[in-house]
Amino acid sequence: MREPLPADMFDELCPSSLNPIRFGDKWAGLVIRCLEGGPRRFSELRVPLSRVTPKVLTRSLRSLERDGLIKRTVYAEATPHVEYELTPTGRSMLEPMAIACTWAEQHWDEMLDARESYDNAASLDQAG
Amino acid sequence: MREPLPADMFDELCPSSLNPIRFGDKWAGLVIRCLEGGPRRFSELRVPLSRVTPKVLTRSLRSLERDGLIKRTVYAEATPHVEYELTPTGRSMLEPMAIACTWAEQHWDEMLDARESYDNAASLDQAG
DNA sequence: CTGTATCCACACTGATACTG
DNA sequence: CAGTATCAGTGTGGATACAG
Repeated sequence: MREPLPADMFDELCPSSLNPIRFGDKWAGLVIRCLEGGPRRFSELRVPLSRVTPKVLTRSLRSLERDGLIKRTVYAEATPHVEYELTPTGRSMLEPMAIACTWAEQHWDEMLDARESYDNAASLDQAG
Repeated sequence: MREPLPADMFDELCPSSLNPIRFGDKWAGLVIRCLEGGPRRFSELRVPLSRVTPKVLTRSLRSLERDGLIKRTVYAEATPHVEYELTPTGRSMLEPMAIACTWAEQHWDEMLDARESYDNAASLDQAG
């Protein structure tokens, strides 16, 4: 046990952008979950993502589109609108993400407690 | 199908820092995987994480310690050293992370392809 | 050995206002 | 309706040097 860690352990596997537990930008996870139930229009996404400004939401959507995780379709009709939907690749991400969500929900409380303890200890260090 | 998305869908579940697929900072995932095999010293971690400056690695380690995912132990001996190891909470994260890693490995190529297509299309738009 | 200090660059986010 | 433009704040990461 405790063999040395190879220096190139993650060189190929993990370019800096491929930390798999740190996928996408701040809102990517929520965007994907919002599209879980089927195609959504931009204005529909803005409801659950009301804290996200349109500029930021647009960028997040474009980034996911760029990576082939969602498909953007423009309907140039009398009342023009745009629909976003998960691609098969994007849909394949739902399961690992749900697992990560479950983990986060189960451990969120203890992480908050740990933070509080850590911060309190730091305060005491400063004081004393 | 296609019911409206509730506006408060993620208010409680996902404060901005609790996007579960975007855990920790840039290097958190790799740090955790480096600790999978047991306790490691700071200098040992620096080998596989050679691209990370000590300042950034320290910050990442402190952040994980703050959240109770790793434990930091100082040995104040003749040759002082520090060991980091996963807590039970930290270890519980290995499985969801491994699943996310598997997904990323399986879909990394197609995501790169999608990016290339997307960028090429954008270039053509500019040109023509 | 295990970090800190300093300076810098830039990406990300956000608020507000505006447009085809 | 579906975005863009602009400006600004902040954090996050990186290079380099230094310290207990």
